[in-house]
Amino acid sequence: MREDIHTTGIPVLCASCEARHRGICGALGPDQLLALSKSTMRHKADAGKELVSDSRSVERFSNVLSGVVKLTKTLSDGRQQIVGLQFAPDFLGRPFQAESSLTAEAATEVELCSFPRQALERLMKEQPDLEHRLLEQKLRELDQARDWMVALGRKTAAEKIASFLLMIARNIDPGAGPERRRAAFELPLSRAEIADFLGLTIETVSRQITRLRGESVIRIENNRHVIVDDIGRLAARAGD
Amino acid sequence: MREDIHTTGIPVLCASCEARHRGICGALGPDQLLALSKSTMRHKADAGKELVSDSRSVERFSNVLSGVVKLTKTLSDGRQQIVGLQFAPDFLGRPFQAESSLTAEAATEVELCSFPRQALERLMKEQPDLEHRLLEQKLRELDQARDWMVALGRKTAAEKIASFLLMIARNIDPGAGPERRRAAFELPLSRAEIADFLGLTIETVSRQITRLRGESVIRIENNRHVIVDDIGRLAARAGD
DNA sequence: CGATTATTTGATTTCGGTCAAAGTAAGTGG
DNA sequence: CCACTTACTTTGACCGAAATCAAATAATCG
Repeated sequence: MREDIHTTGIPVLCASCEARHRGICGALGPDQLLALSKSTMRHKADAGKELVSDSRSVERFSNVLSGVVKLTKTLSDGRQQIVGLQFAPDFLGRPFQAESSLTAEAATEVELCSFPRQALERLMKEQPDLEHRLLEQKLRELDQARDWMVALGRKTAAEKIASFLLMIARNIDPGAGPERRRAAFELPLSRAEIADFLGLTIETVSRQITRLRGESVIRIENNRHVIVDDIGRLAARAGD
Repeated sequence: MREDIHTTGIPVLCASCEARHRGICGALGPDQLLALSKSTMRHKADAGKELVSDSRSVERFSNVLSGVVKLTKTLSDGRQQIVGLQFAPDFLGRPFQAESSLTAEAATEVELCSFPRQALERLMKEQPDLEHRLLEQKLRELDQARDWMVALGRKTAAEKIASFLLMIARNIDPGAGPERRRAAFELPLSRAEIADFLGLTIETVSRQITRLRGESVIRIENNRHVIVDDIGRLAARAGD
């Protein structure tokens, strides 16, 4: 009984896994999970670890179980742009041949559950719902990418920073309901990385954060810990 | 025999259709094409015609048969950003509920082949390869969106214009093989639209185009017709 | 605790934006 | 066919937001 998702017969590792609830593994039945889990590897990576190299073809895909992964593109002269951030339980990987290359790197300490590309492709054939979930994940990534295109092309530095903090708050703060007044979280990116995400320089990022702090829209402790007392006030500065 | 794509038993409209060769309809057999063609509408739209409204939920999807469609996002104060351009035989539509809204508009005169959302969703269930094609289309759009994020965030105005002309040349100029020396095409966008695509102003777009013309990297006739004598020279200015 | 790295702050420059005007093209109706 | 309107594009002068250059301060780590 594929449709019936219980914990009976499910691999121990999968039992409490986010990817089985909101991620792509939700498409799989106990027997399929069991089959997949045979070629599955769960592992941690430290912040900064390169997960998917630009050049090398990728032979393993992953689910992000915790932490944040950044997807980066680099121009020949070294200019960088972060083109996506992935949070649990996102799927990490580009099935079929990509027409543009990118690097995936752990932005924070990251927990991954990885499996061979072949295993996924085999399962997709026998369980079309898996491909469906993958499509939905990629559609979500596309929506996000387009939202950031607006920020990159048309928002001011101040608006970019506000939008960024808002996005992080919504993704990281556990159980971030649609409308909640307060939020507090650990920034997953350094100032340099935020700059690479927003198409700014480190200095501009720093100045704008200082400005938000000066207007007490946010409070910051230890450089990385951000507290937003009134999300609405932050959202009002995001520009959309 | 689904795999065997002949013209026998195929609806007349589909027989010579690009979407059946490189688009999503390639996943369908004669019987399925016939079924789909019953609820299919082929129609033209003039440049400027709004195809998919921001607010209204979309009840029809389309294949682009000719022309160029632009996907736009607008901030509350009117600032606009074009987040995608679609050429034949791209699929136009966002299956399943979108988490971000956008407007689709004919950039040039456009020919579409549209069908009800329901018809597509029904067919996807009986023919998983259709969903597979859709996934591949959306992955391509995602790759493109990310390429433009790099341009928007990290390229100079001059590089943005060069990248844009290059992208148009590759998509519009019929039979644009990977490496060809010359290219000539009609710009599908006005200066204002190019500005909205590249996150620039009309004036900057105009000045950069003038500059490229001054350095005879491109020639322009009648404001819209562009001739590139040496694509390599243009590519050298794109920055990647 | 010293060394290294990350962040903030300040002074100055610059690229692209804004404002303004002139040049061009494309209709439209007399 | 031509004046006239309207919309689009180019060009110029000037301005300003963010970049660059430079230094100080704070955090992190062995």
